[in-house]
Amino acid sequence: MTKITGDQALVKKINRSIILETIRRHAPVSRAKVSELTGLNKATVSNLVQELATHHLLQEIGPGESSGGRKPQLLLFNGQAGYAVGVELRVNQMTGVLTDLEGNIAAEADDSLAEHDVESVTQRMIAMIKELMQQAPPSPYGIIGIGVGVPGMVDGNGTVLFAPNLGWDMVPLQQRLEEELGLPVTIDNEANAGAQGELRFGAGQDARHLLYISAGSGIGSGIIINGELYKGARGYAGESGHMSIEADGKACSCGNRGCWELYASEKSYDDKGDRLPARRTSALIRHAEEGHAETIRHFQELGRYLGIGITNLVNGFNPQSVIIGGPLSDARAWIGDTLKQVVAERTLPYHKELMEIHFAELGSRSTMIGAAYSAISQFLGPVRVSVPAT
Amino acid sequence: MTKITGDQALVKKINRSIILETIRRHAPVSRAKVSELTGLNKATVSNLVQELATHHLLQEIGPGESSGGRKPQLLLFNGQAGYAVGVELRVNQMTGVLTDLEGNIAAEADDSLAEHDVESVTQRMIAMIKELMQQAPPSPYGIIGIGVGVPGMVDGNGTVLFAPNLGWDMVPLQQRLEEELGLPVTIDNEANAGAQGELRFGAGQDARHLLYISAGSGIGSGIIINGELYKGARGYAGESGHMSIEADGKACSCGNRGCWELYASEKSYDDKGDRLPARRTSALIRHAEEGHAETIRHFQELGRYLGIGITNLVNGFNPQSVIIGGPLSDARAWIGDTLKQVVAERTLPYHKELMEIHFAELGSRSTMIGAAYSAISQFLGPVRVSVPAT
DNA sequence: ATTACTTTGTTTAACCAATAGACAAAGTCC
DNA sequence: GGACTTTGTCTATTGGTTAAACAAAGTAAT
Repeated sequence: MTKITGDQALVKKINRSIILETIRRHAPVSRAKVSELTGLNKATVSNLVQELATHHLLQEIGPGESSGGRKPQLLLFNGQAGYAVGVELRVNQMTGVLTDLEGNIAAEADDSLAEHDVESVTQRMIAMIKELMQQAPPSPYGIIGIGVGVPGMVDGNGTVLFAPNLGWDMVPLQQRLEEELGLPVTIDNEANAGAQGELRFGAGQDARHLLYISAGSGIGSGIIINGELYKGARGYAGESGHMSIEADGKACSCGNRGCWELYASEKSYDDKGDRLPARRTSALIRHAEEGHAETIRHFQELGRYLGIGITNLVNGFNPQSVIIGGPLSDARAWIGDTLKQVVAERTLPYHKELMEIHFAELGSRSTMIGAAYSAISQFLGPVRVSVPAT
Repeated sequence: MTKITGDQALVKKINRSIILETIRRHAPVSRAKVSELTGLNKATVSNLVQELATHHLLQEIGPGESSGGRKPQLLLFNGQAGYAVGVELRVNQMTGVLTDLEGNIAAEADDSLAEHDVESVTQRMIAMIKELMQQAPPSPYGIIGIGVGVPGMVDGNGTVLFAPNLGWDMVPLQQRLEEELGLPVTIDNEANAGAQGELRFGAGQDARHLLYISAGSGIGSGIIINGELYKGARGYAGESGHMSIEADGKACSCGNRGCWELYASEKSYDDKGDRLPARRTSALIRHAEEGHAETIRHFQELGRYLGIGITNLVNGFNPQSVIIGGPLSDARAWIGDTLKQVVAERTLPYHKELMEIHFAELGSRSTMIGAAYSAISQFLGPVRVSVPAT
């Protein structure tokens, strides 16, 4: 825990952050308007804007319409002041993006993975990152950092503690990548990264409290509280896939019984033996589109179980909105209705009114973009101040 | 949302809060030590200490032991600068305490409730509060506020939205009490208040992320994140009792099925028909003490279900510690072992290492004291600043 | 065109909290 | 008694925000 006290540097940091954020959200906007929106003095805004502009984080794009007086000089956040790389590591595949500071994708790359040994995966990841870095347009800051989303639990030092699907155990990925690349690296759980992606650039931009459910080969969740990712005491909050929804149900490899993800993720395909015509979600979606009854029935059942688990989380968390991402969100047409109906039926009355359920807006890119945002966030250095009641 | 910007007043507020908190935690302590602990300059500490002392919030209690130089002047938080009233409203009973600013109990009161109509309960509550207020010793600030914990959902304005066991619906309790008493009033869910009580004055004083489970006629939970109560988007987070642990289990009055509290609260007694010798926890504990086999077996089963639900919450939240309170915590001798064993078996491997399960230290007073703390907290005006990574 | 009024953004002087460092006070230890 | 430590205060400085004056650049009506 950093020892943090109040001094003028902190004040400046806070105000700079407020101004940058205000301009990002209301762009294009004048200094006068920023002053009005934030409550900061005009002089303060002018000073900090100038400072931010000399650091290339803001741009003046010329005069706007007059409202009966001098024309305003409009300001824009300079999203192209630097670029970040975001990588998502999956079981069979690795995908990456190069984004600007506003999450716009400038380049993409992917690579299939046959083997999962730490060394070869790390090598290929480094190669992919370098490839993406080379595609960055010239900019004042260049590559400002790298974010990686992995399917497993990650501690505060960016060490992958446990990634069952990769067979990884205690892999100091952040340290390794930082040594090789000489840039700041952040490692996050895949669902946590996805939550950040949707929060900042996707379906959750207005939410302070958000729940992101990543449904795929398992289920993970990313919890956003007060606009910030909640990681828990040791960094591994969000393992909601191992919430038991059948107290004495099927045994799970985790040691628990009746885990949610046994019923509401791709793991549910295993129980159906040969009754399902395929084992991969993409293939099953095609069968569903062709009207295969058993497949459609299975998706509905899966949607029902998803709804049961989401209900549990909603009753506990009272989030503003729930966003469903991950590979299974591609089957939204087949699971969405049942899911929403189950949540509506089972959730406590008061939640119904003001809670929204969405599917991921960034689609399969939520995690990559969210991972990139972790790097951006570190670079821009957000500051949050809360004064609970006055 | 308050428009908050950085200025010198904020800086001062932050530092004053830091100093007060430091002295509260390390008392008795010298100015020099506070400076060292907080990183603030000695002069800053001296100035703010003087200001706080003239406001009667600090006291100098004379010199301490020298460590090879001038003797330190030891400082104490003046817990008797004011008093707060905390009330817990239960189904059959209403209890209240008068506490000083450190949560020490100065007076207690209770009243049994036969009827639950809003008017008579409110009247009796006001009478009890006034009675407690009169017992407050003379102090610089007198009664600084009143906190109430209720068995139901509460919104941000202190309106009781829904309290099934009281038959209450949309009762603007805070408004009513403030009008009658002319003092700041905070209304909280019973579990939320309990969580705050244990966090500040009980078993959770070192935790930043804490989960409080209140098990009684139902199950509620209070979630502490980053040292602050998390209330959710609309103020009713923590309804974990209605987490389904049997997807197609018993129907619950809430509309859901297989709700945790049907299996792990006093509601579980109803299923046992005549096999249990009593219907009240206090009576059952006596029977268990006398060796009644069926009762003991039931408590074990209840403990097992408690463990199953706690496992779910722990996997999702990754709290530092879990505290179990409410009437059922009196049966800790009969449910504790099973509970802890179930959690150890079913929780994800990494949680086991660093998570603690405790029973409430304040016993049946957690909620009252926590409610009082809500008032104290408002009075002292805590400020939290976070700078996520530098 | 001229004048009055608006709006935007900058400049100036004042303010104020934290700070470093000097210093005074009060102690220890040899 | 002298050298050294520790505690707490005092003083001058720093560096941020701010209010208010001001300059710049526009509109609108006469």
